[in-house]
Amino acid sequence: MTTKFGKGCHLHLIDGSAFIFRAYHALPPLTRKSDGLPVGAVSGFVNMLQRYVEGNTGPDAATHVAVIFDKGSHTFRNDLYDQYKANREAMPEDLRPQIPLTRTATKAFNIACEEIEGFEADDIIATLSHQARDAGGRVTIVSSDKDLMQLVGDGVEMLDPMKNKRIDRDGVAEKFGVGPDRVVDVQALAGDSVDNVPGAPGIGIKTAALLINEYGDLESLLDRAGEIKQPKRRQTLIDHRAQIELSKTLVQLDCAMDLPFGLDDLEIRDADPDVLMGFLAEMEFRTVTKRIAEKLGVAPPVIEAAPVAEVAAPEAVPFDPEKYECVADAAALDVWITRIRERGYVAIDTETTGLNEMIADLVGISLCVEPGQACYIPLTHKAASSDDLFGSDDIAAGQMDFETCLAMLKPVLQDPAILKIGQNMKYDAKIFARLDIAVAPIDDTMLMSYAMNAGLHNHGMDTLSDRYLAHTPIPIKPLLGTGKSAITFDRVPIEKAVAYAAEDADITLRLWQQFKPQLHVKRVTTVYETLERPLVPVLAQMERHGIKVDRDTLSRMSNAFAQKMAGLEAELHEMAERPFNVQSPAQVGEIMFDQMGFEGGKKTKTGQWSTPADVLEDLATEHDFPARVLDYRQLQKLKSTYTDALQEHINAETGRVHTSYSIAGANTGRLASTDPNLQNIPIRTEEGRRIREAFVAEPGKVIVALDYSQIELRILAHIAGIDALKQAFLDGIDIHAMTASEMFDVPLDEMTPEVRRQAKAINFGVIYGISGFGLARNLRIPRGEAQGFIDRYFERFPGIRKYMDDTVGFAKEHGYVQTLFGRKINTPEINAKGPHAGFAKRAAINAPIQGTAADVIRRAMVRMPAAIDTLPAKMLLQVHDELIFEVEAAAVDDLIGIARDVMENASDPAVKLDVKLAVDAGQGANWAEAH
DNA sequence: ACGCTCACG
DNA sequence: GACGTACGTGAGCGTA
Repeated sequence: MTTKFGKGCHLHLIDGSAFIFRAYHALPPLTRKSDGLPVGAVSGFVNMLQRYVEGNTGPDAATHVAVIFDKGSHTFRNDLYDQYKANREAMPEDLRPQIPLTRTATKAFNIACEEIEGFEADDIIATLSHQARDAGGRVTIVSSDKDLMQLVGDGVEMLDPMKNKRIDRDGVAEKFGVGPDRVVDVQALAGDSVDNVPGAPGIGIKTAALLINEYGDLESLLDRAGEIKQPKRRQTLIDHRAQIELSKTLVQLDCAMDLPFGLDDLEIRDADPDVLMGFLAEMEFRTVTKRIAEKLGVAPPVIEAAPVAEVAAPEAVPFDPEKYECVADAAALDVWITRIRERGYVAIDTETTGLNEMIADLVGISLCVEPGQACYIPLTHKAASSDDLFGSDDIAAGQMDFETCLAMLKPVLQDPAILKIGQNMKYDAKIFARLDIAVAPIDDTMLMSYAMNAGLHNHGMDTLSDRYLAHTPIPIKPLLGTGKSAITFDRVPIEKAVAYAAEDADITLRLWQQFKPQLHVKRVTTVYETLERPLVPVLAQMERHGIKVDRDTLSRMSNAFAQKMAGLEAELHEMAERPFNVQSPAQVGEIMFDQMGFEGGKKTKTGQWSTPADVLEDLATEHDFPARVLDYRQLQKLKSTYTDALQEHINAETGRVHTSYSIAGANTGRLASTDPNLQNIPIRTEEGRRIREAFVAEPGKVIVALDYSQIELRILAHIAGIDALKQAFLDGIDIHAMTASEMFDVPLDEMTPEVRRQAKAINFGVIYGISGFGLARNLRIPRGEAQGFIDRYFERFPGIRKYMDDTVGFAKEHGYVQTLFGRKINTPEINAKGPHAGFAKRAAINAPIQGTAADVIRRAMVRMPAAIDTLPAKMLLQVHDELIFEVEAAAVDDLIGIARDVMENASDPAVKLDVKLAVDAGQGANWAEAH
């Protein structure tokens, strides 16, 4: 039956991984009806195989064929160079389970399916094509991967399955400028950003081909590099010789592997209809099964209209607090752990003594594996006491031992094969981290909702349960009380706690079941998996670390402010000729506009006089009173919000301040910082800026701050495609001065600060969705003049107007806008009538810019811990476009180098920005010096 | 609880 | 033609 492979034979080698990824990205995220298994990529893969089989006729038909796959992520190339393919984004989670199914599919078609641990598919393909060529046969490599082009020639060709185009020697020469035998030389020089092959900096394929053609081959070129005329190019090749040689070994395919099979094993075989139909039926593919059955001339198998799983639809199981179990001993917990291990996932929630996860203690844990079936494990509830209003300090009966419980749960919480599902998992993960338990892997329903529904509503459990489960959760208020008489959760009677706490886990699981498949439908899986979820452990770590704040510095400042304020207050009372509360805008307005008779006062919608800073500033040019009020207000702000309140936030144990970041707070993707907010520490005035002196490094360490320079304007230049802006960033020109020069026809070297200031205001205005009124108010110029500026700006940069119009149009059509990384920000008000409309439009214009910048720094933050792993450095804070680190003095330069690199390249490889990102760095003993 | 004001990017 | 208007946040205070 088998014929010896040789002359007249034609071997087809199919690049299986390329098929899989193309199938995955080409198809919507289908799931198998009966159990929700993701099968979109498998379906696409099967279709491609079938189309291949159907098309395998005529003069180029194969006699032998194999589909070759990659196996394992670590290959001999990683041993040579640990950064090899390090840029690769992680495999999407819904693709992973489909990988083995593509092997099964290949075998079901009765096509040889080959993979070898530690080797890339490319190496196997190289080895097989050499063997086939040496035996005198023809080879067609079905792939469009340029890394395989080195194999072309002597009867070996490639076939791009998308374009159905054959690539021979000429095709390779067209692509690389050299013949197939010199392709690796060109690749070694040009490098490859996709595979992270370094190559020679500044040399691309064009230059590389030029050099190789001139010197013959890479070795001669490197030996004779000194002869190159261009000084920069010459130096690059001399300096990077080792790196270039390494690159060559990385791109050179191994064509002499020992293979545990031979060419003869790859002879084409007909599929066994039973096996193939069986597989297709199991996958529940209806259309393709029917088509293949027709081709094979067999009856298609009956695919049952799926019985909708044992997992009931969310609304099918009513919420019933009676059903929740109280777990009070190891035996009962063991039953739950077994159920969790069977499932592979668990919804979890912790109850604690407070909301501050740096201080709060664990009180109990709830678990849920199936809607309606949840338990609560009380651990440290206090016993009730009849004679004492506040209860006793004795531990209540009917609880399992704290340590025993944690010892049992720890392996589950840390098991990489068990998914832990939570609502706002950062909170629970921090509680567990303090107990030395690293919870992973996780899913977070709050973040899922945020990825899908940002802009529509908030993402708290109450909101989500109401909206998506039509169920109002048991409120916590009646359990804890309010105000002074409020109690902590450990004082809640256990039976009440069970009903409340277990329900939270139940709700979380039901939300997860609903949200998980929706992520695909809404096309935000990647956003969730790369921008939301991975931030949880990163932020948890930063928050737990905190930043050292020097109490004495704050305290001294506070006293100084208090003295000055007392003086100002006396002065103001004298001017008003009566005592009044300077902190009351209503009273200040009364004195100025009623008593003193100042002109130009406006009232707020509540009817009281409005006294914001800009109004007072205008009045201050004529009068002392508003000037003193402004002085007083500034001091009051600094004292109450910063020097006083910050001291309250210094953790007694750590001596540091631990903010909490909300990941799903801001609609645009920005983080928000609370308790305390460390994203609004003063800097704009000298007096306020000194508060940053209180944020200090430990002895021997240094505070380092790195911030993106003009990131939003750079992103605007990219998104709106403004060449003049791009060029200015490329040339490193002062961007506001450039704008001013363009608009007002002033040469750069004659620029005055005043003109530049106006242009700067316009640049920012554009980002915010400019209006003549807003700009006029900001610049304190007549509205007509402001409108003139704007008109002129749009004349000079017509792309900006187009971006604004297009963005609003997109929002009106789709109800959302998007960042470059796919984050969606819903814009439900965009079609509203009336004054709302203006707000919604400007928000829609701003969101993609602000949001893209937020995505960029999120990506940098996700990569940062691994990047600075080897340094004695910690990332402490994020302030929208800035990251703050604490690092041992000796490692400052290393940290700046690495962190800057991560930040500047954060958009790679997902988005290629036309404008480079630039990062400024500062360092010092405290935050004021570092900035 | 809400409005006003003001700190930041 | 009039309406209001820069985008995104959080915190502290006064006032109801």
